[in-house]
Amino acid sequence: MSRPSILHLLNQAEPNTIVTARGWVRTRRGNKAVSFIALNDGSTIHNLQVVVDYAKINEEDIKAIGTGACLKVTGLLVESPAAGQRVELQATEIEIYGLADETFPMQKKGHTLEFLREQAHLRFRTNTFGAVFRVRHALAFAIHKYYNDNGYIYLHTPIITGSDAEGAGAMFRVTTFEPNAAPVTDGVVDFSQDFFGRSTHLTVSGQLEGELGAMALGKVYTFGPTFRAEQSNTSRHLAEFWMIEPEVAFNDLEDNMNLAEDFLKYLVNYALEHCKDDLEFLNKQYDTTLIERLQFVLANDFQRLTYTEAIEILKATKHKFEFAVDWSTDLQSEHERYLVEQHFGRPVILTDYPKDIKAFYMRLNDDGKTVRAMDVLFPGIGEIIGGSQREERYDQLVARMDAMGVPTDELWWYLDTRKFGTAPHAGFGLGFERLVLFVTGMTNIRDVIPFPRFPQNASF
RNA sequence: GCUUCAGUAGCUCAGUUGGUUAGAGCACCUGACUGUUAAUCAGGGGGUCCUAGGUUCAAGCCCUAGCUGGAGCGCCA
Repeated sequence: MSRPSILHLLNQAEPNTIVTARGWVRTRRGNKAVSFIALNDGSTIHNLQVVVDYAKINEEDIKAIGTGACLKVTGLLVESPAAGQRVELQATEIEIYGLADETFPMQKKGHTLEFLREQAHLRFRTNTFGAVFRVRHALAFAIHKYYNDNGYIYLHTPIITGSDAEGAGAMFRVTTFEPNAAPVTDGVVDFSQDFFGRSTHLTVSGQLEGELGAMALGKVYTFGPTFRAEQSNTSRHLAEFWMIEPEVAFNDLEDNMNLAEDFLKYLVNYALEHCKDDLEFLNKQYDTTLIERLQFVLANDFQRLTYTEAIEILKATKHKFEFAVDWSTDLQSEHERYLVEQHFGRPVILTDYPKDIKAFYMRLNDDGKTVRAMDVLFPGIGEIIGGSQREERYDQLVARMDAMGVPTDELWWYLDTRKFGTAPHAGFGLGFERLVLFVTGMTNIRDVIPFPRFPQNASF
């Protein structure tokens, strides 16, 4: 049975027809003769105005309806005589699915995002979170559409991983042992008796497995949950987040940058085209420069430069930094922000970092000092993408692993791709929530994922 | 983990130099209004001033510790 959404009723349905709408009450107001109910079903940021004439419906029957109640309303859809909406629904029958009393936490006015975070189970019912999660959905869909339309294969890499040396941060252990009853051999927990017969963890990246796929399927991407057990307590980090990782055979760093820029612009454009109402709401409510900023990103090339060139710019500026600028150390947030927000005033792609501050799998440049790494830096977000051309040469890769203490025996399967038909290839990781942050203009990453996981918190 | 700011009604906040019975708006209840747009207007009920300890004749306000939350930093996506 087809059930018209409020989005459909507001924008497309023919006036002067009998329709039924279902949704949750945002407000009810009125006088002795008539009540106006703003009804929302999540299909759009806009509400359907239901008009209740007490000549047709007994006032006593709807007296208990307040913000938060869920209703089924049948009536005549008419052109609205008042400003504010194209059509409205003149109710002839109201069925109450569920009332909400005055303890319902989502009120008509003034909630802080911090309060709503503590009410994550109900915050979907606010305009803000409705908008944010519709945009999040649209972006997730657009990611699959982009790669599908460009001939990529969606590869499902494992969430539980046997390797604990992926080089991307602290990991959560996966075990079926009870904390105080793990079998111990020679004073050490014996994971050979555990579920998988070995030590296992939640993945911190699908990249290494993605490379295996790319070395046969050509163009692949992953899009899935990722876990980091870092004590990161910031508005840009989560312990559980979603990451998109394309990996492409025969791509070099230049191709990788082109892909990253084209991909990000496609996603921003998709949101502007498909989430207009929600973005306009966020633009009005939180950040009046949001839409302008999104359009600016579409209209301008990302600034590309090497790490070494960036260091020179930072050393030459009169701008005072808290931390010293020094070749061979990673840039501080304040340095990245200066480059993106002040010096260039646009997204920046930094490349060719010193090898010692980057991961083992990045391809060594001919200078022997830098690697083919790239970071895409966005205003207000910082690093939104991290990627590289991968080291495809077996001997160089093993040498880097040895130098950095990465166990070659454990990653034998990874090294096999370099032994058998190796090829140049490149890829990157895009933090999905950081993308959603940028597109929605939200400022805390905990507000763009339905149920955020972060240190000391796994509520809901 | 480090630095810093905050915690007062269900929610958003005010509360002066430490001084009588802690205030407002929204929400809720009652009433007014025949078309409202987070409606408006009048009235009413509603408080563990985060917790514990301390200073003082007197603490929402000052001090100490803890708890919770925000922002910034590091790690990164």
